[in-house]
Amino acid sequence: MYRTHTNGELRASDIDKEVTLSGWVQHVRNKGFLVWVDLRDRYGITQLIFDGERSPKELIEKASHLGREYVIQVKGKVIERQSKNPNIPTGDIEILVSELNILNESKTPPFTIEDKTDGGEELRLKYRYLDIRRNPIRENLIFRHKVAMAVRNYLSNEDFIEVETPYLIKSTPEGARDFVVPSRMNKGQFYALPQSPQTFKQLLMVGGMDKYFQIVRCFRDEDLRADRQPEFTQIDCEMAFVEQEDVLELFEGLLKHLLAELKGVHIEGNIPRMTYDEAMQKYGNDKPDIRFGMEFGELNEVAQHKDFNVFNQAELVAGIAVPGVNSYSRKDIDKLIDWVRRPQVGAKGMVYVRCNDDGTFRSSVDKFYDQEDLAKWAEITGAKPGDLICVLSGNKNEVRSQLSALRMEMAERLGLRNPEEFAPLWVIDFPLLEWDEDTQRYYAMHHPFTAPKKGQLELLDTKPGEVKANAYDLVLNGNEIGGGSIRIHDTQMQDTMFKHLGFTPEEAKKQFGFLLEAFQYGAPPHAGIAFGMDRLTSILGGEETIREFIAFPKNNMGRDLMIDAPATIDLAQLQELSLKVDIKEK
RNA sequence: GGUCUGGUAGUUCAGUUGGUUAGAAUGCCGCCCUGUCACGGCGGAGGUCGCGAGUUCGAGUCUCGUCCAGACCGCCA
Repeated sequence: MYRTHTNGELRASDIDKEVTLSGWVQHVRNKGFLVWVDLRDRYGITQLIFDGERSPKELIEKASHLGREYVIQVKGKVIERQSKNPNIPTGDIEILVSELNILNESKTPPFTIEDKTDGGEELRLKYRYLDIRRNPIRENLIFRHKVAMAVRNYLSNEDFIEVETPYLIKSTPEGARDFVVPSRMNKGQFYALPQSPQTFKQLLMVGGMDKYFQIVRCFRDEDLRADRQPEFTQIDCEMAFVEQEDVLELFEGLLKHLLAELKGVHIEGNIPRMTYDEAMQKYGNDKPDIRFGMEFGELNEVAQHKDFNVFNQAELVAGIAVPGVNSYSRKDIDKLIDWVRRPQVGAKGMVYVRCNDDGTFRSSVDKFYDQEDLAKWAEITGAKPGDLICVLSGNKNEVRSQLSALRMEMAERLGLRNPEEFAPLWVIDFPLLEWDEDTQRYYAMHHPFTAPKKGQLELLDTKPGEVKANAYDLVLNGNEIGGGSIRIHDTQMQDTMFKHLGFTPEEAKKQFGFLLEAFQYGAPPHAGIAFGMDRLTSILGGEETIREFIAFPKNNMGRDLMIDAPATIDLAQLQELSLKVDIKEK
């Protein structure tokens, strides 16, 4: 038997017990006559003691030469410590060791296995198995397990059935780039890895599975970010015989359940709802962070028709009142203007108004606007004395996205994005279609199976960009954590949609014939939603990067630094797959 | 595809207008230490300054290229 107890288990009540413990050597403290070894496992740390008076000399010698991360087994007696350590649960006791077995030696690890490691990101990914020995990563993985368990419990209690869907499926041109997998038996043909089990879950509804969910890996061959991995996990759900209201209620219940179970946070009442149009107007963003204010004020009416041409020519003039920063010096503001002018933000400039503590205003455009004008600006943006109003102007969509970036930046600087505060929000009534400049056509904003809102079908022919969909996103602290829609369950409607998306009937049949066919056999009305589990877990866990919650993540080039993937394959493998590699040199 | 930041000891970093033998902390090794728990003290080893070319009497430092890493924009139905 390797162990009778874990290293987080023993207490003062266990004193005098003979125990066997196993684990990793965290640290050796050699005081000459006394040698202490911190023995670590998943459960905690227990201090071992080798004592000149009570232990044989050879044992002390052996103990003093243990290296970090050696795997050892010890037998000994639980004794009371002479000086206790209140910082750890096992701090009242130590083990007087009588037998020490080295189960495995270890090279000195390239970084310290401590909460605050000295290891950089790259090293930690390369030696991820060592990183996982650290408390923060281990706790994150355990936290993720708890999220998954809470999801399964909640949905299972609501009669949802977890069904597995295939990973080797068919490529579709819509949406993200597919990862493809060559087929050996079907030469020249490829599977695609699913971006989501979308069509399968709809087919499960046709199959009468009523309430389906799956915690499922999905794949998208797009560039990575701190919160985006090429393979990621979704909590994928679909229900039949439901309306939008049913879905929103059930899944806001899920979020509330998770917040209560995992964070002890209880959300009173319903999660607020906001239309897409309102979100764009007030926050310039379809996933607004509503933990703080700084809502946009549209200033066209009060700022135009003066002599300031920049504003007069703008489609939109909008500002936000940044609380409490009228103390920004000219230099601070110049820096902020540089910040909004960076290509990543892209504003051409910024007008500011200092709201003085005495109620007067001082702006960068005093030449064109008097105190009365500026007072109107303050009223519209909700600025109070002490605030700084930042105003951007230009193309409507650009101003909104720039001002949104500024709003987030200022919230970050002012510490308004408290990770322990949770502000969920439903964003509803998304547009059905989205215009793409590059290809000069409309694309489905959500996906091509999303149903338009009732009575809007006629608009499809005249003003397709204005058609609203029965689509909804669940937003948490400025992050889209889930999204879904009412699906089209009617073949004719689906045909109409494909037509507007520029699919010929032949293309539609080739891509989605199986679904269209299935819809002819009694498809029930259905709807669904999917949550990004990595992101949801990281937000609940209070961290920014989802990598911290993934056991073996990829770096931002999509590489696994530990196993060094992707990699080339043998010529024989290529030939078997009827593939030729042809890399074009620049 | 683009913008920005970085690459110096095992690790995290400092390194001035280009100028002697490239430093610190930590880790590692050795010795000392009877209550440590971020132990302490003394000593030691440890460097292709990412790689390549160029400018120069002289390059960690300047220039160009390249590779790697990170953040962001595009992209992500």
